[in-house]
Amino acid sequence: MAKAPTISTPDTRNRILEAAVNVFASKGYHDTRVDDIVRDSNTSKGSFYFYFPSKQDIFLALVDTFAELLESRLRERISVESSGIARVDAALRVCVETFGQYRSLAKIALVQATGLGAVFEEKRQAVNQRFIEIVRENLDSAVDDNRILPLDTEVTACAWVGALNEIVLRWVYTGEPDPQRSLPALRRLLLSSIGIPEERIRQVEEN
Amino acid sequence: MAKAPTISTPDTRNRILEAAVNVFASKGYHDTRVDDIVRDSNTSKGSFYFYFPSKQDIFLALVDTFAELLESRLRERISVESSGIARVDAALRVCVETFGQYRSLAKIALVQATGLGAVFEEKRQAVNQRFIEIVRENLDSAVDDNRILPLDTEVTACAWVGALNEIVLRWVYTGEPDPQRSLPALRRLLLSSIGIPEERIRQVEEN
DNA sequence: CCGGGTAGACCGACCAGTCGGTTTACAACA
DNA sequence: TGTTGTAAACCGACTGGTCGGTCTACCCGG
Repeated sequence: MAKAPTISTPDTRNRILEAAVNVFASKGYHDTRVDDIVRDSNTSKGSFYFYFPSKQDIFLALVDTFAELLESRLRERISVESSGIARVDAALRVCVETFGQYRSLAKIALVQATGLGAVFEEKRQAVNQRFIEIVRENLDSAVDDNRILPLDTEVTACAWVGALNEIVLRWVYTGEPDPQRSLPALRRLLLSSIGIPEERIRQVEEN
Repeated sequence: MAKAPTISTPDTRNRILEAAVNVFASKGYHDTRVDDIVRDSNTSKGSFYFYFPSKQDIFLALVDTFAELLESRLRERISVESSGIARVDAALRVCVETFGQYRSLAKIALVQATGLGAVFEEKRQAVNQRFIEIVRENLDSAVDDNRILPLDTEVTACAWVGALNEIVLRWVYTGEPDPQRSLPALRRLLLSSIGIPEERIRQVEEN
């Protein structure tokens, strides 16, 4: 978690959060006992329930934290780029950077938040949708400005997010291949997929 | 489940399997009680444990069943196509067809099998890897034969599977957009992404 | 001495899996 | 055809361990 935005809370709260991230990431939601988090954080069940209403609540909060962080970083960095191609590049870099920085949180948000039943599914679906939306907005505006040929932006956005997801997922599990390493290939793939011509891609590749 | 391939097994066993598919698909693994399956199948706990060693076991068996079915159909249909482009098209069609035919099983394999902790993760990862492998084999051979320009086939295969995954996932949840409908867009996207020129794609689109 | 914070013993709902028993299917024999 | 033996199939009440969450007691700074 590095630096939670909440300030001036007693240290205990942060210790609990940090422990929760680690345990959830390594064992998954259901195999994590509240007592595990308590033990790892050197606190007590009393403290846990003083700061957080429930196990489910702290879990969802972590997912939210990560999604918000990633989304705000994305929007921020995308907005300063003028060309669509540069935006794709910037977005990929933000993702790689953020996932790398918060690998455990990423695992929670991408993996552990799946397949947990109704309440969680809804959240997960919503989060994913937000990112698909970001991609779609940008694709739509590119189409509108005739910067790319018309295409099904909904399907494309979905596919892009899915592709990135899978790459990050494999890395989260196996540690290989490093997203940093796959970034060029992925960038080329995504740009090609919407018909960006070879020579423009080369331009980007030479930064 | 439509028609399970197993013949001559007592009816009870199939009723349990069918109920398990439905309940797991709608409630997820952890929120499914063995008693739910028993009730839906009009059998008894005794019968359940007569046919299946455990709840976990029947779940993993379902995932396996689906993965094997899809894989065999894929290999079969791919092998009869000679051109790489036709293979991509055939593979996508098989996926759409199979996912459509076994929507509940698909949901179990793609969604419910995620985020359930170590045992399940391993399985899920392995299954996914098998499909990435299929894609990669085909991409590799295309590169070897100079049918496409050299590229990072590992990343590409991952991205393709991820993209398809996401599209199917959305459909499984929301029912929209129908994969049948997204198929053309996805086909175009995937082919473009590895540099297949516009006119060749058009050819495929006219069947 | 008040109240925010911490501690950890305890409670009780929940549910996978068990177990002793019943029913059914059918073969073997008279 | 009736009887009996037996094994597979089936049934569902019950149990035992497991946690999420609660509760009471305590500690300590202001």
